[in-house]
Amino acid sequence: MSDALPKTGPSPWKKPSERKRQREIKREAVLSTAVRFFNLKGFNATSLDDVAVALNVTKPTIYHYFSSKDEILFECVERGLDAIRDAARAVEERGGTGMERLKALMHDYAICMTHDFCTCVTRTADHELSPESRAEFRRIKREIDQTVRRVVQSGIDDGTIAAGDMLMMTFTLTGALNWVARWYSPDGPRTREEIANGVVDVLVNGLAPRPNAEVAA
Amino acid sequence: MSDALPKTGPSPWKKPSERKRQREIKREAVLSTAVRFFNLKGFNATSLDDVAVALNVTKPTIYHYFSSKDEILFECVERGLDAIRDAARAVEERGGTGMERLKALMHDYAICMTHDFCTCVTRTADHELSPESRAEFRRIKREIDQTVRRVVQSGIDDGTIAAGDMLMMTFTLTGALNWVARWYSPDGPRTREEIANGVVDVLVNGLAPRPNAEVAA
DNA sequence: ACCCAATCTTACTCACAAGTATATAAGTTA
DNA sequence: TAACTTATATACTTGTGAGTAAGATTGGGT
Repeated sequence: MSDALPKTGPSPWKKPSERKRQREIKREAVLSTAVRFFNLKGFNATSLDDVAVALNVTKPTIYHYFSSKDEILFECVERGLDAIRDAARAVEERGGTGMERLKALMHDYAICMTHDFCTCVTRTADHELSPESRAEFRRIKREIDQTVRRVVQSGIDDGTIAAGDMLMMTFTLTGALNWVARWYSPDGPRTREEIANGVVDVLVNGLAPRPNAEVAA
Repeated sequence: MSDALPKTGPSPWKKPSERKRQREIKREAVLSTAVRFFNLKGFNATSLDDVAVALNVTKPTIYHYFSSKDEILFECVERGLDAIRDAARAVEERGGTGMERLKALMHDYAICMTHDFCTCVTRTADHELSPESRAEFRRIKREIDQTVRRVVQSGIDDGTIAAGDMLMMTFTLTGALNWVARWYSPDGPRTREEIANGVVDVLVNGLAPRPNAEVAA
């Protein structure tokens, strides 16, 4: 503010912090390109040459940002799992009945599944990861699973969710949600929002007709 | 019956038909071994040497029974899809309300998903197949999908299934069922039958409590 | 006695993809 | 200006796995 020169335009010389940011941007570009290939062709069938060419660089450049192909895959699934975990955690904070919170959780989970990193999670089997990555992978998945269970339990406790076999409920529910990643297409006739609401509706109300009650909104 | 000699034991010389059968048995052994590797390690990560060693033979022996690795994969998913399609077709034949038939369909579908060839179907993305195989793969999947829709529609028509968005209903339903392949384990605490009934129950009744009606059995 | 077909082996080829060694250009710091 | 760092390229090594060529064995058919 005090004696700064008037700006005449951006300097071609970047600050160190800016250089660091450039590096981060490029790193992210590798991940978002790689994950699209992984989802399209599978991890094993994707070569880093594919990714490099798509980014207009050569393979050694990628190794300048990542130490191995495994590291790239792991960072992809990590981003996907983090998104789901964050959504699940956020729901636990908020108020409302158990059913309200479960609906919010399922909705946000479904939205996540329409994005590349989460799609990658559903397509990645743990044997594809290194032992250390695999442990972390399972840890986060377990954390998500437990959050879902706590929310379902809170709904059973306050009477807004039907009591039943916890394992069958959560696996059926997460199965239907995970599968969204398999059939959602941005070119399809439905928006993410419509899909999320649609899946939640089926899972909440089931396929049987409800004779009278229209059930809590 | 007329002047057959009394049997003294099986002859070491096999009839031509028996030799053909031996070949079929060996062919099936390759498939069932291969599919277990595919499910365990993924198609690309499985080498035919792995499969050969597990069968106590060498790789060229496998090529004596199959012309390529792709052919092996295709026959695996074909067996899986055929099982589901047959289950779906059988349900269309039988009587009962739409809901009764849909429940039977979901039940049998879930049972299928606990077997290796169907597990392979859910783990196989169509880009892994050759163009011709892929066309067949999609054709059978479409046929199954249409059978499911017809059954759901018949239930909506006779009032035993709640009207709703057909696409959301069928995708949510098949998603939950397909995911069974991902978490079922023969070593787990639940039998196939328990799992099939459990998933059907959640999908039919949903997670919301049903104030009064206990719904058609 | 000889041949033929099926089955299976040993020993290979070939292509591809992960990862590396090394060079170079540009900017940064002393 | 010399030395260092960052970002990139070219050209390589290496391992692996699909698929093949050629031969051995076996047993049934003529």
